[in-house]
Amino acid sequence: MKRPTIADIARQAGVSKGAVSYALNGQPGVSASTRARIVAIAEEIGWRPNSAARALNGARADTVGLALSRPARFLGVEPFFMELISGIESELSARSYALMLQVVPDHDEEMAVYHRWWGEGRIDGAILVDLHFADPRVPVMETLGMPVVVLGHPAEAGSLLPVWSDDGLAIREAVAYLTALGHRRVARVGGLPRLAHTLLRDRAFGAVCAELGLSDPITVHTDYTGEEGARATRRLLSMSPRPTALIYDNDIMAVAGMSVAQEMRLDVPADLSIVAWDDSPLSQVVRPPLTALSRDIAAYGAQAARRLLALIGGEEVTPYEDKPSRLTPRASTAPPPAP
Amino acid sequence: MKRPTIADIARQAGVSKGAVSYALNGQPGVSASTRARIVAIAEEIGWRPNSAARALNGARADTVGLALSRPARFLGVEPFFMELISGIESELSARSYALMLQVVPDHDEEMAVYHRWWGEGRIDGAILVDLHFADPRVPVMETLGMPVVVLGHPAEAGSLLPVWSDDGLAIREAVAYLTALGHRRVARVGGLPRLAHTLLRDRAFGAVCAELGLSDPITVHTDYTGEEGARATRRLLSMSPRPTALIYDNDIMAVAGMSVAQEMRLDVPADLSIVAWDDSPLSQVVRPPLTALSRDIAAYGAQAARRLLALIGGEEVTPYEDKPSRLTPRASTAPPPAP
DNA sequence: CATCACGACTGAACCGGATAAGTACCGTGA
DNA sequence: TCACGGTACTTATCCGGTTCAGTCGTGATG
Repeated sequence: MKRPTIADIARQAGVSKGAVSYALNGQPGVSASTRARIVAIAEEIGWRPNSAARALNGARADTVGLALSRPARFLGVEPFFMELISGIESELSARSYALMLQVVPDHDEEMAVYHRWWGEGRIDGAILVDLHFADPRVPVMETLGMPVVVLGHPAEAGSLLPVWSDDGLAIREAVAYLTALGHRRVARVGGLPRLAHTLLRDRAFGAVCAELGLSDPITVHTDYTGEEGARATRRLLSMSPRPTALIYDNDIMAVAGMSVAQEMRLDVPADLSIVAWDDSPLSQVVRPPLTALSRDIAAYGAQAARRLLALIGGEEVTPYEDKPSRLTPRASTAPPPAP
Repeated sequence: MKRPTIADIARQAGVSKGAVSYALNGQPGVSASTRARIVAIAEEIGWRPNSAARALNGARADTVGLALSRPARFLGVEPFFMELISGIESELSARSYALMLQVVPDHDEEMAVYHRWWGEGRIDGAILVDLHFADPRVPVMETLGMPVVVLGHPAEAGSLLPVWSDDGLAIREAVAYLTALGHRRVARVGGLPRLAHTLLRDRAFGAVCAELGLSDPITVHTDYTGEEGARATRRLLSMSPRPTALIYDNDIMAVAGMSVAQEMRLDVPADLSIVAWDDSPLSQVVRPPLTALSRDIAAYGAQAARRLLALIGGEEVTPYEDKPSRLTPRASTAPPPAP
């Protein structure tokens, strides 16, 4: 019950292994009739090229790697990742590329996994996510010499190819909008503070609040889960004077936060305005629907995948700046209550 | 800048390729001192075994395949999949197995992908999801001779290893609970009708309604998205007399449905009770929190992965029946309005 | 008619490891 | 002192493809 090999085909067709290889790969060097005969035999006995043997000759693995340093259970919790992966997949599957996925506990393990996959010839490239400031993974990946796309700011990407969007503009838009509505006390529920984009958002938030003359802007950091979003909201709403508007770094926390507000007998949007970053179906489905900073995460992932494939193909590739999230006003924002 | 091979190590150490191979694999046949020297050199020049070369000698790929016949963008929409994948991942990553993921348009393509991966020696086994009745994929997988775990009812799994749970019991519990509250008109918003588990739920729903003497039970089928869930809800709530309770096949639709009810000026739970299947953080976060049929999807995925790994390891493996979803009553269910 | 070009194919090396079979060397016991 | 057994290797072969350098026969050309 062994798998058929080109040697089997060669024997049946009465030609050499080399001829079979040429025939099956569309290379010149075999007559049309012989080629047809070989192809027919291959078809009949159900032959498939052994990728290991191919890879041994330096072929592509037709696979892209994604190792995530997050607890495995967070995968299902964070809509961002799922959307990102589905966007990456949509691009990869169109080109018959597969995605190698592994969840690892930390950065060291992540590097070890990439090192192994690359060293073993299992992947042709990788996508680096959750970029930190002075991320130690960047120099490691650089020395590997593997094609890598980084989701994050170019300043932190080293010589790797960055794919990013300017979160500063988005947060500026959100704060300006809230200010125009009359809000003076705006607070932010941010994500993991060690991630570069969290800090970039923090800074931009601080800057725009200062510009617009808002009272000291507060940012609370969380791990993106609903639970921490709820806890952060409770803390912020217990302050005095309490903020009249909250901006959340993802929609899960925004929904959880709104729930807390309602539990505290605050009306959204009459007593409290809420803005969510990332606009999933969830944001539109809750009552009231959430004003959101929308972006097409799947398209973002698809762009990253497309650039990685180009990089793997040896093309010249330029950094890609996605358009910033745009504000989609819905019913969760309104002028603040009269003082 | 070539990758180092055992030949390089052999040259540096002044021994043969064979000796290096023995040394690095912990095989007897080399002295402790030579082994130490070889290992040190391997370490120093950053050698990694080329998996292609290893695979050529019949080694494991340490990878499990998952091809999904769904539009790629649905991945991010359906929390079930993300949770399932995160559960599978948690088990795989503990054993340093990777997951090969590819989204494909249809079953033919799915089979082609598995055929290729298996034929090419890229995966050691696979997990089959979204089982249909008389699923054509089952016989195909059987002839492949690859270790496969099927998420679905044993009756439909053929000789493949089933991992399943009894949805009938769960729906029975939900309907009994609603009946005890006083509901007589209960409708169901189900998933894709071609999936085996949808039909099993349909049947169980019909059976239990008949037993409890409820008026003709209606089931509407959808594609699991919030949009279709909303549309189905609109249709059901426009009927006369209108149902007093709705059971949804996932939480996304339940939330969307509740939103529709509120839009139609119906109070949940005073005018309409809502039960969701699958209990994500989402269910707890909306107002009112949803009564749900909870199950631990991640644990389910982990079980499937564990059995698959055992199967790959050549162990005797028995089918696994997960415990049924249990009803978690929350504020979205109450006695029906007085007639 | 000798030469040449070309198409069609063969044979063998090669990729990077695993492994069976063979060999050199050492110490040991009879 | 010599056969014996074991250790510590080496050599050669294999896995399943790809690819390069030839070989052979045919028809065209000068």
